Amino acid sequence: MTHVKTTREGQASADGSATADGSMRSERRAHLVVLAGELFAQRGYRATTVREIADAAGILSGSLYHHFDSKESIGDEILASFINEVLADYRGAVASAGNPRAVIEQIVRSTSRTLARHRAALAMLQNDWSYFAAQPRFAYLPRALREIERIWVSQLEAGKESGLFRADLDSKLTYRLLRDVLWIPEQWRRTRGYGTDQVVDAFLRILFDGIANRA
Amino acid sequence: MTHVKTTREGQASADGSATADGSMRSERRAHLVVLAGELFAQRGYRATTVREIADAAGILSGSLYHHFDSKESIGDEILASFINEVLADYRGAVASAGNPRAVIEQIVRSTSRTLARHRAALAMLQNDWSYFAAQPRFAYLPRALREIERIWVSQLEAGKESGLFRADLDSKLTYRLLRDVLWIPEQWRRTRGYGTDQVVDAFLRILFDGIANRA
Amino acid sequence: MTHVKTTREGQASADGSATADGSMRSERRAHLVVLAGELFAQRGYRATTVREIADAAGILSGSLYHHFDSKESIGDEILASFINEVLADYRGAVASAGNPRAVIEQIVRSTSRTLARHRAALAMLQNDWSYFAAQPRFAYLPRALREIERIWVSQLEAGKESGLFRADLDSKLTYRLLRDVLWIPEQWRRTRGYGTDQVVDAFLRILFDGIANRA
Amino acid sequence: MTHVKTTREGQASADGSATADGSMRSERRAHLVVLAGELFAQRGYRATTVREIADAAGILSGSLYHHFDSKESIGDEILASFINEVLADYRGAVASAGNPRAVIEQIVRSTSRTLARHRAALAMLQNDWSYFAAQPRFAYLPRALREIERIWVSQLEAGKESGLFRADLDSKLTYRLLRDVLWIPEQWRRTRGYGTDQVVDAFLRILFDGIANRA
DNA sequence: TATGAATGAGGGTTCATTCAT
DNA sequence: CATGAATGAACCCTCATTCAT
Repeated sequence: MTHVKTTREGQASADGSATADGSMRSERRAHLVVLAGELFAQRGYRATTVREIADAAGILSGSLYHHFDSKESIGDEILASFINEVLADYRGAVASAGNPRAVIEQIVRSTSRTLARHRAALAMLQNDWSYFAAQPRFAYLPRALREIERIWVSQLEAGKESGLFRADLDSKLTYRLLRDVLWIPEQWRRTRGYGTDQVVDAFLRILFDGIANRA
Repeated sequence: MTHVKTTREGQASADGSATADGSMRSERRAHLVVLAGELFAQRGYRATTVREIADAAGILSGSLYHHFDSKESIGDEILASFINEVLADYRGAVASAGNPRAVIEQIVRSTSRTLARHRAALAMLQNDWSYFAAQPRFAYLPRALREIERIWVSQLEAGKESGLFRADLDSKLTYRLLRDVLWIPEQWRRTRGYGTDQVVDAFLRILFDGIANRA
Repeated sequence: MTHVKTTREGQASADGSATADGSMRSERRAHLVVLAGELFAQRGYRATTVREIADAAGILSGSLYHHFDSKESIGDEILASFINEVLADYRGAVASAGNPRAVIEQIVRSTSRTLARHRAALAMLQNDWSYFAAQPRFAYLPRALREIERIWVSQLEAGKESGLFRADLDSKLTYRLLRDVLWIPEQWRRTRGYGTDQVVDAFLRILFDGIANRA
Repeated sequence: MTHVKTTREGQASADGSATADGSMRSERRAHLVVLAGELFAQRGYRATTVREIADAAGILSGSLYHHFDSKESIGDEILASFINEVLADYRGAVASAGNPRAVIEQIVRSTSRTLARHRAALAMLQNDWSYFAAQPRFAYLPRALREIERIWVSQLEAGKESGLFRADLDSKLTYRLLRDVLWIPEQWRRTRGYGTDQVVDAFLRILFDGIANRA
């Protein structure tokens, strides 16, 4: 057993910098993570078997366990590093001052670059969100999503107060509508507290008129 | 084998009216479909076992096979009736004349009601799209998606030509951006042919200014 | 899945009467438990594979899971019913009044009969005690052992106070020395050529009077 | 392969003096045996993985194979040296003349000291006796046990003939009842709060005189 | 219609061991 | 002497499905 394994239990690796310090991690291992990520993205995390990953690497399935504690560990490694970068994007945008419109623009621009670098993670979350969200080990994912929502809502609110955005904007709903476009589309059904008509009207309003205030 | 089973092979049941002739189908069977749908929506289609469905119905898993050929049949029944209604919504909106803006508005309004009646199907598609999309039996799903895209794009194009929508709108991209909000979020990566910057710019433009032409 | 499975989680089945009410349990299942018990006794619990159990039953290993949640469940069923009977023996002996010598004699006689009926459980505990003792699911085993120790020690103490037993006896230490003879040690069944009663009598004789000839 | 490996095949090392010629054996190797023994004692031989041993030594599991042929070799080394000392104790006691009572007393006293020096071996035999007993490589263990039984039985018989022990004693049965107390049973070390001498004295007292008060 | 028992393929994982470097 | 990577067999378990009763 190599000493580079991710921890099997304990606080999710998302709390630390999962790969930032990973300079020493073997290239073999890194290669395996990339391979696995590609398969996860193509077929989904659950639908991908460790045997398929091993096959892609040209080894036997058991040999994967020389590098990783479990299939979950591989997923965790991919997801945690992704979510940490995204969170950094958001925090960076907020910290860099600027008015809400500038902050939102920076968020969108920086995360879009991060997303491009983490295609596998994004695909995994889209395909198997409900699975990850339910698992204790991946509790940091819903947690991160909540922080992201907080940031969006506070920026939208600030924009409304400063007159940059339309005063009739429903910040929370607007975020919900937008998130999925950028992101992991949580179910409509979870958009509790809004009637269907409300959702539709808000969508059409944004779709046709946008959120910017018309001077 | 009972005579009410769905066909296991052959053209997907989506091509006919899945439930239109279902007057003879036992209520028991219909109840089982609803039960299964709820579980599929909660846990995802693949993650739900036939045992869980049987448990929820208070019978043994083997007994389900008196009503259905397979787990796939149940999924098919749920998905096909949903997609057929949605397709009907789209076709109806197009047929009802009106300008592109009116058509789009009607599409959004009518499908939103259909979606509300088919929560389970929607959740299934969100969670397990990649699975269904890859299976021959569910080939009608990507097919339906393609028709829906054609309708959106043609309406957006018509709107541009008539001056209702902004002339600089990228119809295909606009559809892709919108679809996920309404719908099944296909992966960004599949939006090939667009550079990241293009996507981001388009998103921001729509987000801030909307798609409506400023008079 | 049949509804007779033992619970996978929760308080150990030892707390209830594991088999006392088991009149409804299928004979097939009961037969499988016996088969498994024999293998566990011969080779040890850990050393016995579910495949071996299934082979012995003439079915495939997966089929065992129609009857049991897990290998642990089978072990639990065997062990819990055993330990409950032993505990009942001890409590019965204590409740039946009598002086400490009579109580100890009754304990030895009644448990020796119980042990004879639960050869498999005894062998399992002998071979894999350290394993069971460490597992949460089998926490009731150390718990039972502690109760048994309390009973022995209190009877030995009472015997000393009443002058029945030697005043210089260290009760706790004496129990420790005896326990293994009655109990965790090698199988009685291997002491071929002796009837149970003979063994019990010999044991009681040595316990009370020692091996030295009284001059 | 280093030249210090134990032989993998052939007559068990128990037949020779396992460590008598070990002067040249590296201290590293000896240290590894001790480490392994501790783990074997704690978790059982089978339950301990070579990885755990290597981890405890601060090396990788593969590196262990520079010192030992196999996991079995380590076990053999520990067990053989133990059993040889015990056998020496028994033979010494018999050779030192004395009446049967003296011989038995000496056996108990000397083996109890040997046992104290070989905690790991004792624990291993307790936990995994059935495993070792079944393996050809460890055939010397049952063989040793048979010699030990012969000695006990002959001493008990001699004691009966000479009038030292009760004439109604069943020697073979008595040995079986006693063996586990001295031997395969739970660890003496768990009998905390008692010194070895105390335990030995108590045992001899009960063995010879029983627990009943002599009126 | 339902039960109860079984199938069979495949799932993730473990572990003693090997070997080139 | 040690590493790091891999083997290969076995392990416990899951699950859609079948079928005699």
